[in-house]
Amino acid sequence: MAVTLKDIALRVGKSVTTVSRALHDFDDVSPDTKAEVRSIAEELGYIPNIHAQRLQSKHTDTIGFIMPTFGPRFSDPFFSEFLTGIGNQAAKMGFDLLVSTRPPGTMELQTYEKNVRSPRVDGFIIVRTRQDDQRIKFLSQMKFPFVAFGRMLDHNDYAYVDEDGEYGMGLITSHLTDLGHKRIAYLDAPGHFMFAHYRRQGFLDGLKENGMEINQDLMVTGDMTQRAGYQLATDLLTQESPPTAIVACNDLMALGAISAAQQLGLTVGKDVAITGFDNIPLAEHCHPPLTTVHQPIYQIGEMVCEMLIKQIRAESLEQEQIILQPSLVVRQSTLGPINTL
Amino acid sequence: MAVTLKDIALRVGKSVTTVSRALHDFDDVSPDTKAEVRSIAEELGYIPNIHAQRLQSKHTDTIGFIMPTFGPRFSDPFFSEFLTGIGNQAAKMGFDLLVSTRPPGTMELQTYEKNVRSPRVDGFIIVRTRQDDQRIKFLSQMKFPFVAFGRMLDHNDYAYVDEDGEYGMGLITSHLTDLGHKRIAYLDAPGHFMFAHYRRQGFLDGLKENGMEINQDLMVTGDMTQRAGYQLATDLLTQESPPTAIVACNDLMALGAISAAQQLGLTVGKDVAITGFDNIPLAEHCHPPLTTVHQPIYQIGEMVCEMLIKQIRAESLEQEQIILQPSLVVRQSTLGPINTL
DNA sequence: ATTCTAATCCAAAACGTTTTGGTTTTCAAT
DNA sequence: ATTGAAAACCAAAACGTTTTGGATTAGAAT
Repeated sequence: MAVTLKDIALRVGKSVTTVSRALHDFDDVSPDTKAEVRSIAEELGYIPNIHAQRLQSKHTDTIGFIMPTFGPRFSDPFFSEFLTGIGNQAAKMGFDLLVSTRPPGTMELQTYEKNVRSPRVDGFIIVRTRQDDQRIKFLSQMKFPFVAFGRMLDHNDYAYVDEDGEYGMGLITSHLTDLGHKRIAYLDAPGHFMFAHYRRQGFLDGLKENGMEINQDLMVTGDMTQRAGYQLATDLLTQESPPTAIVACNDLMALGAISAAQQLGLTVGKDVAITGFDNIPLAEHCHPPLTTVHQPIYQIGEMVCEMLIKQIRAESLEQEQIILQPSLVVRQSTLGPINTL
Repeated sequence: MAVTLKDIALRVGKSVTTVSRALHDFDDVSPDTKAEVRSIAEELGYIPNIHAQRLQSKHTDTIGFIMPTFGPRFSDPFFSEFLTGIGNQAAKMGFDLLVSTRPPGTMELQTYEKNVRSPRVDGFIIVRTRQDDQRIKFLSQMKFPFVAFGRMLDHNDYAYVDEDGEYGMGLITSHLTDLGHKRIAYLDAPGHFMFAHYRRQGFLDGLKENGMEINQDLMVTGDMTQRAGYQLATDLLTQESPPTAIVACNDLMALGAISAAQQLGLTVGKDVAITGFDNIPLAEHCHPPLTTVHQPIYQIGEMVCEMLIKQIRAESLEQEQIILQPSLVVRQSTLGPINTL
């Protein structure tokens, strides 16, 4: 069926060794032979058998990405953009990308283990770090290469890229207090997500710095979906003394909150200010456009992938740990009346 | 390093052959030996070397999915949901999923070729079929297994799942004409996408059936993003005699159109009706909620994946070609005034 | 003529598995 | 005692590549 080194060797009248070395441009093969081998390889349409190569060479030139998915109806713009970043960078550097989808938990960890031991991939990209992150613990302990998007509190001797969520949420808080908001609600994500931890911290610190009290009744938690944002915001806005601003810890929940406010007849930006975090593409073209904090998700995907591949190739990384300063994007969801066109 | 069959064989005092056959439950190994081999394999933490297996067995137990991405800032809820469907089903059936990201074009086709010839995967899932689809032509010609989400016009002797876009768009058109709309605009996707073809056809036929003229000025084309929907709808709604309804061929453009209408001070559902197609999760929780056509994207991902794996395993498919009837989801973007709470 | 060096080349081993084509052993039937 | 069949086992080949550790040849230097 497929063309092998042997076929080429037969045609050229040289050994398999020589053919292999010719194709790899070793210098103990004469220029003439190299040329001939290459032309015949081309002619026969030779493509190396990747499993033979991998069996021999002990590495897979593949990186693994296990997407933590929740429920079947899983849809998060974050992931398609991040995946595109990883995928393009991997291709650029000659690596394959093996993707699995697993809800966080035991099965997820087993998948890591199987892929490490097989060995199916050379390294992993980990996303949305968690408190007491089993994935990171496992891979660290196995000394298996990985790069994470996200820090951890206790255990930080690994390569990562992260955004400074504390700082970003500080920008949001200052922006809102500058506008005079006193009652600010917060749509939190489940506590075990590190990103939620930092963002929440930034919010709380921001309030304190601006001399405001923290009102526990206005701190609520959802599962990061638009649906959750809608639900939580509805509850908040229908209580007797509703907040004048709602800070969501991600854009999706913020979009849900916008719908909820509008459903209640409120004008977002005037009657209530709403902010997000991430700056997903949807944030710009919703109505009103969403004030949020920009995270370069695609670039982070590229960076993380590049760092991982360099680590696999045992090249030194200039920077093992990168924290990006996000920037505030002010749009109409926190400005004056918008129906003035 | 890693535990091999040889290690187990040494421990058990049997040959590598016997160990291999014991682990595969062949019946020419005694029950006692099987038990012993298994317990020692367990004890040593044996995991087969996947490359040796694949080199030997000639199949990869991996399916390929090459995501057609546009630009870096690529974000489409369709893909995260579809990918989750494929990923979960593949895992359930013991297959790996190799994902690449490529903008449609030459590089994309080369990626297919390389993966076929390496051979890196056992089959492909193809998504968003196109007129004169090079991917399908190539794989058909190579007799390489694949299943597509989408039909083609000319060449239809392959396995696919598709939604009946014509029918779905017919539902939309009837719904709008029932509501009395006379000037209906259409936000089309680029003509080479088959799904765009069927949906457009459904729209045009629907108009005709309801005795309406087709106004070419109201047919405009965008790149399926929210941004495009926003732009196109703004243009449409600011012309001297604007449409009373805008039909978008996908939800993302519809969401953009909603923003555009609202930016212009219009109340969507009252001043202008807007519809989408896909029923992405965002459609339910935007404001106003979007009238659209439901496509079970996650399930289609699962189905397509299962069909592909069955095809690879040379099991017979009950149905090689499946066309799903979508259903209309009427929400407030095509109803009366909504700010009435 | 001999030795040395550099330029080419290659047989065989190795990677870890599965499969092929057996062999050996045991025991019942003749 | 001999035959046959069934049960249990295994050496070697095969998959296609890379690497190891040389071998061969030609030409230059002695």
